[in-house]
Amino acid sequence: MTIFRWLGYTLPTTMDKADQLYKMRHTASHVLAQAVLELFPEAKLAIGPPIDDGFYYDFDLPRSLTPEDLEQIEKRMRRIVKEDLPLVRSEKPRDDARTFVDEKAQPYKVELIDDLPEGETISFYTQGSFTDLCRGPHVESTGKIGAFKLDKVAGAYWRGDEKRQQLQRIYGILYPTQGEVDAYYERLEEAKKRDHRVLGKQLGLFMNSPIIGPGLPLWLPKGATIRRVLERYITDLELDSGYQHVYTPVLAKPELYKISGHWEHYRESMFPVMQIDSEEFVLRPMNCPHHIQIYANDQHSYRDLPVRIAELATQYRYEKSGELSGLSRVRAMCLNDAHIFCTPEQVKAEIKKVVEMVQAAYRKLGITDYSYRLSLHDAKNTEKYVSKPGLWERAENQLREVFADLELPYYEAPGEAAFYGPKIDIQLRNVLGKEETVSTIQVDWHLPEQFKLEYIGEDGQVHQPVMIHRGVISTMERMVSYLIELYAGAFPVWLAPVQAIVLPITDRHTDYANTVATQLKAEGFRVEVDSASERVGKKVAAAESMKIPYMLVVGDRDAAAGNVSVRRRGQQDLGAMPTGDFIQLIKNETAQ
RNA sequence: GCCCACGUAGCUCAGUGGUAGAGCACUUCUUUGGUAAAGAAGAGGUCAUGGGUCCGAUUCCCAUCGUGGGCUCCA
Repeated sequence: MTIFRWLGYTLPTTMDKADQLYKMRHTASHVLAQAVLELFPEAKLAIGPPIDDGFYYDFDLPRSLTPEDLEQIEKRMRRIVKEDLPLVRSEKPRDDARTFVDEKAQPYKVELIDDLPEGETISFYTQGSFTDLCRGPHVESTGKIGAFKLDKVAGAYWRGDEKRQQLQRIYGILYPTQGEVDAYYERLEEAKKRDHRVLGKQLGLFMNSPIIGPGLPLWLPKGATIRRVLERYITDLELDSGYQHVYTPVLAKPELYKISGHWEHYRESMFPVMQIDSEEFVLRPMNCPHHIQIYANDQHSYRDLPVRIAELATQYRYEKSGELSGLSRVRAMCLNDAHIFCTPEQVKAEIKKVVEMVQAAYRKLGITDYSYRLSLHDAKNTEKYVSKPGLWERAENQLREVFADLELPYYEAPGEAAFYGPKIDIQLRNVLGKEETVSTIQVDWHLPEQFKLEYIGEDGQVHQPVMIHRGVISTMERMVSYLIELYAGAFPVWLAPVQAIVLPITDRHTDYANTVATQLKAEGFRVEVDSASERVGKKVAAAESMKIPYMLVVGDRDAAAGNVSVRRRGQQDLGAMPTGDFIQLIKNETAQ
């Protein structure tokens, strides 16, 4: 998996400890800690690992750091680098180690030592007057850490636990040479240009309004067009694959979620109860209970299974304000959702079909860079997960078998399951390198039991079906945000909000331009005419910046011959052709 | 939600303790020009909102709202 794949760069996400870059970054974090300690002698040190692109160190400090502090710290670091202090490793018995850090008034280090397993070697690294608890390895001296720049300060919880002390984390960027550090910032600038929030504004795809609320995006006509095209595509694919599409309301009584378990395990992600007369309602955070009601509306024979109920379903989740981001993390989202009700014997085959549907959809969408994650439960976390030990193992093993059968590479992620069952998550990285779950397939033995779902088996007895929850192209919000970045706004013709724009050369060609547009619209294409009294050069520039796939320049020559002069986005003039030929060309392109 | 930063015209951004500027976009006029931006004029801002300090605040302070980067969480 790479971060800046679209820009032609490859960066390691996991560095080898023996790696020189790992050592440089690790040593740099020690240099940072030394510098901070010199400027703030009362600083308490937490941890400071190397990461992609650089390093960080967490500190507990008496006051908030300012950007000016960062400059001072960086200056101090450069002095330490100049001094070229050798790093010396030493080992101490546990008691000595504990006393040592305790005397230095470093409570976080004491906690770290106390948590080290029995028998573990406890090592320290010393440079000049600074010594830090550390496993290593490091470069030989502080002069050998390469080129770096302190990047930013951020809050971070001690041990990643939001209930514990919040620390100040200083991030640094580090590469062997200054040129590579500069290149990092250039990549960041480039990535920003294809950030879906930037392009969403520039291309008029979506907006937010402060008086509507954060995390509640509005789809503008062009963005709505992309969404509609996707929705039609996936709906047709599902109808062809034996799914039945339904519509269900976004509200429900809390009772529904008390039965499902959302009330107990998912409530902090739900908007609070609204009360009217003597009744209570909540906005749904998921659609499964609604679809379950539809399944339960009829009696089912094993002959009917699997029943596949699908919906482009809007759901509402209360995400913490700081978690919201553009279109990729929102509070109102429309999920390409479906629930498959099947017999235990059918589960594996159904999951395979879903995986294949995901693969087909990704091929169509041009998504090639993704990985499979098997998201498992954490038996210790009873707050997050329903407690049904046998069912978890059964479902998790079924998913492992599917991976084995399909020979798909995957990795396991404990603690990432849904509260009711394990998931196959399909992970993508956005343009800034942030990993996101997009498609997901979940096996669920829990909800059928909670809602006492049944079917009549071949034996005439009542049996309980298994549920598969799945989102193939994810939420419209997240998928579109991803596609904007994947294509840098230059969508393939079938997805482009405007597929062609007709550019009359002078005002007297506007009528002919409208005729051409009408012909294309009659064939079902999305076409606009730029009838401004401007030069073609300017109209071409405008169309290019809106990333419209085809520009059709029309003047006297074209009008006389019934032609259009075709220009393809990002290319030069492709020459004139009869309008009918162009229609055939664009038809061929969108038919794939 | 927490930590830090930011919020100036429709957009991108300058700027200042003495009530504001550029480019693009917009409107009008001239131009009718064959593939990435013709010329001129004009209009457009309670400097996010609400308090406070000050003779005077867009500028300094506080709060609120929003945005961005982290943390936590997640489709």
